[in-house]
Amino acid sequence: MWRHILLYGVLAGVLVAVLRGIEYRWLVIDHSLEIYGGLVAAVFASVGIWLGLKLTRKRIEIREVLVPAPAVFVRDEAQVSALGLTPRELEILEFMAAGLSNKEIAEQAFVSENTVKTHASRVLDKLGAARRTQAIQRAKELRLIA
Amino acid sequence: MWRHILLYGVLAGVLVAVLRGIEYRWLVIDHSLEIYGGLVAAVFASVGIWLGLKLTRKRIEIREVLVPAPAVFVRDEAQVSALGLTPRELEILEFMAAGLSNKEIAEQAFVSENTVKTHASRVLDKLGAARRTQAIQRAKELRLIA
DNA sequence: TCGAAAATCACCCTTTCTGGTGACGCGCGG
DNA sequence: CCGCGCGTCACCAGAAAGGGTGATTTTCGA
Repeated sequence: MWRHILLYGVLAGVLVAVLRGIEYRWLVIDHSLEIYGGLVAAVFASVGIWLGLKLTRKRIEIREVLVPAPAVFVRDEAQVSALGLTPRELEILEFMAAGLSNKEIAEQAFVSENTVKTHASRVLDKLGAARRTQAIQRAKELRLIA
Repeated sequence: MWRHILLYGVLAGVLVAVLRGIEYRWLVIDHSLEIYGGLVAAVFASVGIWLGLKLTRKRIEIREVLVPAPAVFVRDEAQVSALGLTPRELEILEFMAAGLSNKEIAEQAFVSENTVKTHASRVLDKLGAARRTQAIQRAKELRLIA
């Protein structure tokens, strides 16, 4: 805003100078008053229009419309670190949410079923869940999994 | 647009008339040229600004932003009838998805745990799931539950 | 390179879940 | 009135899941 005011001031000064020049020419060369007034009017009208445009250029109205978007899933890393969940545990959590049994997860993750159990137990513990269904529900609430 | 041009023309005419009046006054009362020019400048600058604002007033940019809307859940009744799921079974399915154990569901639904087991078994059977986690995953895919 | 965190695996015991079978009552339409 | 779908309940055996403890290896940053 101040930049605009300053700019306007400078412009006013310049135009006064121009005015003087025009006045001088008017005095020397015998031009009519109408031409002088017309010139001034034209110049200031242009400046005014330009200023008006300048002032309103940034006033675009951003209307945010709620559209059912696919909503790309973004994991809440803050929650992940807050709960102290390791990458492997998150992986096992996703497998659990996919409806796989410990044995199936073991096959998919290339580890033993006992290892999966260990990870699963830690996940349940960290999520404060007593059952894997509850863990899944919580994980989705906390945006840990899709 | 044509209205603006017309308006501008009319205004120009009016202002020329005003100009004439000012000129007359200038001739009668001995005012300086600077005041005359300043007045004209001020008037036309104002008009210009007003015009600029007028021209850009309608130029609001409507930017539709895709925002993840809450997306109200609507159960796929077609799927429900296709799978032959009864209201009670859907109810138990929702409890399962909430992470409750059979015992807890029994308390919530005011029935015995055995009854919950029966319902749960039928739900698993109808959804072609081997585990309740899988049933929940399928149910969400098929839009049976939120 | 040293140590902590992470990942891996095993064993035992309890709880929960699943599958199968059978049974009873209730309401509704043929 | 009888059958059928639905909801209810029970029992049992086996599978899966969960809790606890302990241990080894890997990884990675100070």
